[in-house]
Amino acid sequence: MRAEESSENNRTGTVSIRSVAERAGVSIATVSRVLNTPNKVSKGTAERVRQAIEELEYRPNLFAKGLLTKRSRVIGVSLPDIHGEFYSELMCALDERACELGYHLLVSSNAHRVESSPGNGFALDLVDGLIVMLTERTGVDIEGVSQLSHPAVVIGFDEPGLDVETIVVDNQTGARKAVEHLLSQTPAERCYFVGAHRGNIDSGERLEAFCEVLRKHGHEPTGQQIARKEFSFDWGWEWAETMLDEGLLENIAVFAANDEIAIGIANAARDRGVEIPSSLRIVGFDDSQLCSLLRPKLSSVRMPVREIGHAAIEAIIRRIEEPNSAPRHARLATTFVQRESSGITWTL
Amino acid sequence: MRAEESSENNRTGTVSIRSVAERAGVSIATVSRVLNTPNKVSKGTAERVRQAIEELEYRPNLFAKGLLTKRSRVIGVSLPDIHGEFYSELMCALDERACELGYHLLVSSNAHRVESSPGNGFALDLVDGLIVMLTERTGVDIEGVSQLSHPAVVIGFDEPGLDVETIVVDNQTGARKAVEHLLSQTPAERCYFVGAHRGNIDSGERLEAFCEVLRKHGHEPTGQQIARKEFSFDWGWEWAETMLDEGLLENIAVFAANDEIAIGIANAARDRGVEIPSSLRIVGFDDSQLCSLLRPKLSSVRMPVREIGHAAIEAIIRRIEEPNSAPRHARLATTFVQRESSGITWTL
DNA sequence: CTGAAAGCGCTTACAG
DNA sequence: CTGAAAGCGCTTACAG
Repeated sequence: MRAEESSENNRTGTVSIRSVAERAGVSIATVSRVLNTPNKVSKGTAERVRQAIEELEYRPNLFAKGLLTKRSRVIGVSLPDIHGEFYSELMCALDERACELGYHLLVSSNAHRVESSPGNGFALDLVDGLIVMLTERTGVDIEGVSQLSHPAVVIGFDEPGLDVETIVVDNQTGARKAVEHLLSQTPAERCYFVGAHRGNIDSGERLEAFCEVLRKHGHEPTGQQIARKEFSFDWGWEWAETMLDEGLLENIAVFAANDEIAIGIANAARDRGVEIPSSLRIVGFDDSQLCSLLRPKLSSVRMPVREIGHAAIEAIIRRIEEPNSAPRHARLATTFVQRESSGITWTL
Repeated sequence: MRAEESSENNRTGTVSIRSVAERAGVSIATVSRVLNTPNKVSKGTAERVRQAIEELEYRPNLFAKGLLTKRSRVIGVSLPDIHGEFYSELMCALDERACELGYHLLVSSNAHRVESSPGNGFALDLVDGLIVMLTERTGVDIEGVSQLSHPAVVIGFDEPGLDVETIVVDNQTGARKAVEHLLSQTPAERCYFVGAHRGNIDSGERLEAFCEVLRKHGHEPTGQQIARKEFSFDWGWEWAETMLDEGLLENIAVFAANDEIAIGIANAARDRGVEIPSSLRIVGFDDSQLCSLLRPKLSSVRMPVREIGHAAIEAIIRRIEEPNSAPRHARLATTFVQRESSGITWTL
């Protein structure tokens, strides 16, 4: 225990706040203040401390800090999937805004399912709040989220008395515009909806809009006009093949519940010589980058993906900082984007 | 201070290990053991503790735990970008394996650039290790990574004496196969390379392979045969438009440095009546899902994206658990996948 | 197998 | 403006 023995390396071998304090000749409280409330420290002292921090390359231990402040500046993001155009863009938007506001993202494709993986729920307690995207109306998930001990924001699901902040998209207005557009040139009985499975919220709302517009035009949609399976290229292809085999993929219009389904249908049609849009008119959903890559370019309904991502980050940070404020409920618009795949007049 | 006063809620209002200990009538050390080293606790005690944990819905505070163990089971992932087919698939693969092994992912599109955002570096100290993907040969980044205090794995860059675990792809073998294929039916002087900017590592290696094969066939590639800008649909389109304006986009073969560039070129060609593959033969790179969506289907070079992601997770966990083991250097193969866009014989 | 005690590295009233 | 001290919620030798 010699007096000049420096403790720059304590017994764990890391540079701690104590090392900095010793080198700067102050108490650890002062070092902490320089970092957290610099205006409470005199300029001279602060300068010496900063220099010591720099020389020692000191970085505060975030576990110790989090233990006291209960904050990590990390936001948990739970998505049903990470794949595909939509989620990829959503992740970008989330990351962008989070980064701007000094937060980091902890991502998981199914973190809210407690039973799924061994380490699950493990890191969840490290986050300041949770953004959860829901696509199924199982009802189970949403309850789990609202009973979470953390601040939370739900994307994709809303319900009247829900005590959770929510962000949803108005599928119906965009979808109605798209179907009206198809009906303007194709008789209602020749219009088809190809969507995801029954439980999917978005697909369901898009289907509702489809049926509603057909009814408004005096036609009750038949079961044959509605096909549901999944949001995939393969499903679009499969559906189109079946229709082709039955000789039905001509002089019709299709409203697909997303762009991938639409492209599957379009490719099957082209491979079998059905012309788009003269014989098959088609509209997708999401307005992903794929739309402009397809030939002819795909008409679609624009999802405000970036807006959703930005709004979600802003919402969760608000809830983290004001946990007792009343949860808000945002609804973002969708808009029909007409391109070539539905454009040309269909003639009887 | 009444004896029966329960401290299920301590002054912070949370259920702590102390609450559990009191309810189960044991010490906090025993509660900790039940959670971490259950075999050191008698069955009966353990059962009582578990019941108390369940009744109180106790969840250990991960900040306190991390302060002691220095582990969070969180892996940091730093990518140059999150967008696009490649990164989307990579993220999936990373998340999948991490989840299987009980880890979570902290994602950031530029976390290793210290100067970029305010909260940067903030959460980095919460992770057990870092996976960094590099695409530029600036040399700056790689040094930063190797001097990191955390275990790290680098994707996309390797160098002889590097003291960091690395995972790279063998661009050259797949690229050579692709170019050989083009040369088998198109004269070397009519072959073109369209890639990303000079600094990009992958684009550079693919270009090298292109030049090498042309030379092997007795032709020194001219500056005109090589165009470089960025990995984008728009750049492909722009290049093709210029070639079209000069009347050069006929009877040629193009090796594009990724699928998006290839599709941009293909679309421009089609819109201006150039037939693929009879007049323009084209090969992309990455073998993304887009290849099969395009008509004609796009030939490409397969990147082992899932393998990269899985290998990266396994590597970083190995480094976390055995920090002193020698860093390994993996190199994964690429393979040429022939499809329609390069298939038909070109005739003079 | 169990408990008392020390301590991880910080923040924050509380005095001065 | 500054420091001594208490304490955040855990884990882990150390005794017993």
